This record gives sequence, structure tokens and C-alpha cells, in this order.
Amino acid sequence: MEKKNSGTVGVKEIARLANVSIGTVDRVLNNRVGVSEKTKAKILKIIEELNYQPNIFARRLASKKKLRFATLIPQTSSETKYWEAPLNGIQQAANEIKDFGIEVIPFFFDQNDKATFKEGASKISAGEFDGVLMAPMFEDESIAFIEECNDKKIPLVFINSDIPGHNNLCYIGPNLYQSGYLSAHIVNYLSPANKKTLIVNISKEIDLHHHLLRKEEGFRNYFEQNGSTNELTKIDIQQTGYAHIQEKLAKQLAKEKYDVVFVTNSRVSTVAKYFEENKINDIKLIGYDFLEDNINYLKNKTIDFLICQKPQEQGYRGLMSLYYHLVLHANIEKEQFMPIDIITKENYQYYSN
Amino acid sequence: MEKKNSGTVGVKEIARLANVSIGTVDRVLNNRVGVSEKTKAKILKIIEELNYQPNIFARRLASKKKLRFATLIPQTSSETKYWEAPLNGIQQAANEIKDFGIEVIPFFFDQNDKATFKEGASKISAGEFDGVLMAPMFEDESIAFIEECNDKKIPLVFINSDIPGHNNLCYIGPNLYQSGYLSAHIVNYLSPANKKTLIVNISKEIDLHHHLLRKEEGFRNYFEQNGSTNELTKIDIQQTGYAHIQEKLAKQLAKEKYDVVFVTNSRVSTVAKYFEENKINDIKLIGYDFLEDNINYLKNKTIDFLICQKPQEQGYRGLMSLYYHLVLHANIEKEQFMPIDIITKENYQYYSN
DNA sequence: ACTAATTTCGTGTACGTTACCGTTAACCAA
DNA sequence: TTGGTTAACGGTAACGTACACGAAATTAGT
Repeated sequence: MEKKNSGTVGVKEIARLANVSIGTVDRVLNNRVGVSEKTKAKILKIIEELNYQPNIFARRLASKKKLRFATLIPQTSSETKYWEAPLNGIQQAANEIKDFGIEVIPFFFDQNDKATFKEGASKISAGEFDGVLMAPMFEDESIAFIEECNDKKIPLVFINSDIPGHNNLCYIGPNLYQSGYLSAHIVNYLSPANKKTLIVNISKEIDLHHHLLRKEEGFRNYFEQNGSTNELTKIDIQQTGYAHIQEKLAKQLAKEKYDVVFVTNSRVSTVAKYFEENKINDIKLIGYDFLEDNINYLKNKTIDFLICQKPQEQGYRGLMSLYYHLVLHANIEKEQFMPIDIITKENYQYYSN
Repeated sequence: MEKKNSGTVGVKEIARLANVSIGTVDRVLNNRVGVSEKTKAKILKIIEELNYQPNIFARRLASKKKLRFATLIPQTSSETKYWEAPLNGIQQAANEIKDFGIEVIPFFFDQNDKATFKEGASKISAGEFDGVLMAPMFEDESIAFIEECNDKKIPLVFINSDIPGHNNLCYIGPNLYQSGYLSAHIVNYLSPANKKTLIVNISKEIDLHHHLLRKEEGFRNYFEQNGSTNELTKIDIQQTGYAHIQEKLAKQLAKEKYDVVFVTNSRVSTVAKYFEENKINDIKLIGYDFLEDNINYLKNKTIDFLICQKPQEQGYRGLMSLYYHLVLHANIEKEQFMPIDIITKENYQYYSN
């Protein structure tokens, strides 16, 4: 804004103005040792006045610095392909920043096996990384690893779920409570006025439950706060096999007549399968995530709404945040909540994960 | 993928292998004149074999090439601030690519005055630009300008609305038909089963009407195709002042009792104002765009749903497409439809325009 | 065959930084 | 004084590419 020629001031000019060599300027720029406080101050002042911006191209060309990032997320299982999306985002980001001397090495764990998480974490610890992106699914195991990273001053970003209060670079993911709240808001628009809603939690690992509970909390609170007469029932299904889910659903649906079923995670397609097989089409079905199975049931109207929170962008922005922090020294928003997207039969075609 | 040391092969290595100097290699790389077919073929072959990727940093550092892009979009009026968002996107992109030697100069026109559009277009023609981004609102005037650009081989990208069949780089914006279709889909979920819906078109310039008509078409077709019993009425309001809109609405709403009002553009806030003043709260209201006024009416529940199509990203991606095309020689998707986002009281907080 | 015109190619410098190596000078101990 | 140590700084070769200039080689013209 100051001067039009601000693009052309470099170390050489700074050195000239400060009556030192460019070597000295370089030292204060990269705050290395070997320069007296006096000249350092003088140079800093000139840099300030000139609003010097280092030329990133020259920098990259001359620098041989390399950074290594590690990622630790669940592997995509046959059960759910949700984690494909964050991985895609990670790979996209990795590709964009590899020219800047950054190497990204992914590690995976099994959502149903804490041991594999610990294993991955210790590999990363041993691997001398400069930054880590992780999905902190298991609370206790995560905290141990987090503290280790804190000790080593390795910046850490969380995606998909948060462990609040633990010092790290940032969290990128959904606001779970609000996303449940939104689902309730949509349910509220669905006919009729006094309806019965069934909440379905499907999850094997008990640790992952707090994740679902926050959504459920938001969902319930909506109706309380808006004085609705909606009647809520909930069932927990702790086995993810279809036979078991089928049995549980059949039992529950025999008991009562529901207007809406709200599935708190991406397993909604399993419920949709049950609906389809049993020709249930008078119950509205709402669930989570832009997965192929889910989209198919959206197409044939078995599922009415999907809520989605840009899993791919979570991976992408997670890595980019590390990059911005470590390379550009930008400061990073501590909590980056993803949009809560509503997907239906008529807009899924254009959705970008 | 081939070799691990693929990062270290440059013109020098190519020159060595081809028994020529780096000058010659440089000539074929930038396909300049002055190299015989024979040696050119030899060098090209080596480049192919080595899968040579030029170092973008060294390239930018050494090059003093500059590109100039022009943008031509409506100015933000007091009537609607819609175009603030694309402009923001443009500025963001401009900022990101300015280090790559690209200068972006914005031009504006008045949506209600074709003359200003022509004026802007001729300024751009005179300005020797290398790429143009525009909102082709006025069809005839746009086509004249488009042909001029085609003659000069200047790539052109359209945002927000398209003029199909005219040769240009790409279109980035909504699929209007589908976005009307989606609105109808939402309306269909709203109680009760047999409802009366009022479609409201508010627009001064008759030229912009085809824009709105496509949405209306999608909206109507939904009900036809889904065999719904929804009863549709439509009014056109060609003055944008509140008094006039008020009068038209009052007259129409007195005639009949409607369940839903669908406003085909961002002027939905004006209708909301009328609803609020007249304490109408039993009619669902749906409209377009993430604007402050609209959001306020969303908050207080006067507006039920807003449809939004990432106007900021349209500007951003528009400029980036020019950049990718001209600098990186990437090939660009001809039609880039934006997501059709559904915004309600409970998810607007996290929406990113 | 000789010169002129033209095509084809090589060399050198510049771009702004980084990082290493060398130089100075200042200080202290012997 | 001398020698040695070290903090403070200068100088400069890279990094890979662009481009101008001029040399060399080829072709054309007589």
C-alpha cells in the first residue's frame, strides 16, 4: 500500500541501508546467532519501515530445508468408507505442498482396536516429525500421545473430533452439538406436528460414544428449547452386523409407530436397507455423511436427508494449517468448525465433500 | 513415481544428455524459435523420458513476465449487496496469485443500466488484458464483447450466469434449473400435503428475467414430475421499492391463503419485512442468498430457508481458472456448477460463502 | 568461391535467498 | 607481547530458469 515499488526491496537493499552485508541481514531474518543486539535492532527497524516481504520463490530455490508431517487417522474398513474422504484431502494437500519441501507420511489405525492406535502413535514418535495431524478417537491413548508431542514442541492438529482443553495447534471438524441441533430443526419441519421420533445409535466401540452423544444432546435440546411436543425414543445398537441391527430395529418398530428415524452417524444406510427390504416408506429417515451407500438410498428416497461436514476438507485444511503455521508463521484459528451441510436427492450431485 | 531423484533433474541435465547448451533446451521448453527440428526432437524425447517438471520457483524468480486480468461484475448497490461476495472471492484470488506476476484490475457496471456495461467492456478491450472474468448479465451486449475477445484470443470466464454455446474458457456458477428444483423439493416436505404456493419474481431489468425464469421452471417441473397436488401461483414485481412490493403483496395475499412463498432471488428480505410488519407467521418463506438482511430474517424465523450458491467461491475460482489455464496450461472444466446449499437458522453460523 | 543473410546454438548475467566459509577485531590468559 | 578463542560480520557460490547478446554454422545469392 505504501509504495508501488514495494515488490523490489530485498536483502540487498536492506543491507545497503543498514551498512552491513546481506549475510548479516540473513542472520537476523532467520534469527540465527552471530549478530549484535545493536545491529539487529537497526536491521529490524529497516525491515519494518520497508515492510519487507521475503521472496518466497528465491527462498524456496535456495533453501534445502525439509519438513516432515505425519498423519494418523482410521483406515477405511469395509464397514465404513468415511475415512476415504479425509485421506483424499490429506493427499491433495500433500501434493500441493510437496514442492515446498514438505513430505507427508500417513499412518493408520483400526477404529475397533486401541492397540493399533498406540502402535501408530509410537511410530510417529520415533519418526522425528515436524508436525502431526490426527483423529483423536481414543481419549486416553490420545492424551498420552498429545503430551509427548507437547514436550517435543511438535504442533498437532485434530480433525473430525476434538479433545478440548488439550494444547495443540487447532481443531478442524464439526460442531457435533450444533449438527444434532440442526437435524432436529429439519425434523421439526417434517409432517406432522406431533410426531414420534426414534434416535438410533449404532457404534461398536464405547469410546466413540461420546462423539454420538453430543449430537444426540443437540438433537434433544432443540425440542426442549423450542417447546415442541415431539416424542423421542432412543436405542443403542452395539453390534454393527446387519443381522443384529435388523433384529433390534424390528423389535423397536413393532413396539411403536414412528414418524421419523434419526441415525446419529454414517451407518444410516444399514437402516435404509432395512426400510427398503421391509417396504417401509412412511417413516422419514435422516442420517450422516456423503457415502456411496447413503447417496444411493437418498436417490431412491429411502433416506430423506443427510447431514455432512466436509470430511475431505477437514483433511486438506488440517495439513494446510500445519504448513501455514510452520512455514508461513501465520497464526491459526484454534477451532475451525466445518459447515453443516444438508444433502437431499436434489442437490447431492453438486456437493463437494 | 519413476525415480526418487526426479526432483533434481533440470535444464542442465537435459542439456548434458542432449549434447547442447541450456540455452537450446530453454528454447524448446518455451517453444521459442531458433532451434532445428532435429535437435528439438532429440531434446523433447529426453524431456519426455525424464518426465521433466520445471522448477516453478526458479521459473518465477527468473521470469519478468506479467499477466493482466480484468473482471467485470455489477457494483454492489444499496439495493443488494450480493456482489460483494464474488468481489471478495476475486480479491482473495488476486492476492494469492499476485506473487506469480499477475495483476488483477476490477471493472464494475450498474445492473440497471446496460450502457455502463458496454462502457466497462470497451475499457477492458482497450486495456490489453490477458484474461477476463465477467458476469454476462445482458445477453446482447455480452455477446458483442465475447466475440471481440474471441477474435483477440483472450480467454473469458463467466460467473453467476451463463450464455451457453458461446465459446469461452468456462462457466462457474449455479445450475439455476436445479436450484429451483431443489427449492420445490424442500417445499414438498413442508406441511401440509395439499398446499398453495406463491412464486414471487422481483426484478427491474427485463433482461435479468431469464435468469429467474430458469429457477421458476425447475420449481414448477418438480411438482409436475412428482405428481404433486401443489397449487402454484406467480406474480411479477418489476419495481424494487418497498412501497410497490408491499402493495403488490398485499393485493395478492388478500386474494388467497398461501402456505408457502418462494422468492426467486435475494430480494426475499423485502418480502420478509412485509411478513414481519404484518405479523404473518403461518406462511413458510423460502428465498435466495446469504446476505445480512436475509440472515437476520432467518434468525427471527421469518425466513425458513435460504438457498445459496457460494458467490464468493465463484469469484475465487473464476480468477483461479484463468490462472490455471494461462500459467499452468491446465485444462479447465467447461461447466463448473456450484453446490446448492440449504441454509437455515441452525446452520448459517458455519456457512462459508 | 566468396560474401551476405539467416538460422542455429553457446555463454554470461540476472533473479533474491540461503548457507557455508573466511575474515576481522576484540578479549583474555600466559 | 604473543597466541588462542570467539563473537560479529563479509563474501560468495549455489539454487534452476529466463533472456539478451554474440558466435558459429548453415544456406542463399552472385
